[in-house]
Amino acid sequence: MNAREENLLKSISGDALLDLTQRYGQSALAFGAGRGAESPARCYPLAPAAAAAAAADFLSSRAAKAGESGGEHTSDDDDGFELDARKRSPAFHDKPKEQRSLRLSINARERRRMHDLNDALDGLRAVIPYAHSPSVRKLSKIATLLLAKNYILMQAQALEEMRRLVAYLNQGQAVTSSPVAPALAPFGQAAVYPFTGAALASCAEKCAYPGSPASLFKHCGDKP
DNA sequence: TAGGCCATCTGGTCCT
DNA sequence: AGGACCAGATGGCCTA
Repeated sequence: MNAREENLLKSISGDALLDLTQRYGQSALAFGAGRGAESPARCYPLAPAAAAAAAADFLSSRAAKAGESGGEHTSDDDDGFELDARKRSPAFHDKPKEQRSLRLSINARERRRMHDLNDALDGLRAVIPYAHSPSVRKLSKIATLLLAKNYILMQAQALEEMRRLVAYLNQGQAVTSSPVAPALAPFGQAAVYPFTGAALASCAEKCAYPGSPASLFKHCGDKP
């Protein structure tokens, strides 16, 4: 585990940290980071309705914001306000006024796009388990994404294990209600109830695909 | 002071 | 054509 991961772990709240470390050991955070942009949904189909609701939330808030600012135009590009003129290219002032105003408009649009992205990341930070307190530094963007990914994978596995448990209990009920049923093996025996702690890893193996951005791997010890 | 993180600018590409 | 998306460059701020 590198220093960055240690810092990240420090910022994670007790229960979540316990869960991460107990379930997946020291490489819990690295686990998700060590793979590329695989699609967990293929292995862990989560509630599509919830995902759709979240997306709808985002789109409606975005539409509302567009409405507030009068749609496309904001004060930034209306008057050519320069947020960071230090970063203007030297050629900027050589261009005709029409091109300059077009450039400013594009800049403003890009700025809004990035703000939307940051808003979405804030929303993500708000729902993943780590210490939300003024004394704790906000999760970085990459840490937010990696932690969120691991959190989703853990939730999916918990759901799967819950399903197995329910199936097991239902099976037990059916068997014990029969007068000629053989005695059930004790709960937890692999032959009867194969809890699959390694299932997550194997799923990630199946889901992973080559060509992952190298930037993701610098945050974990599980380099390709 | 170096390194990490971030916001912004910019030009290119893709899509509608 | 215009907008969305992307990646590289740049400069500022903060922390170890």
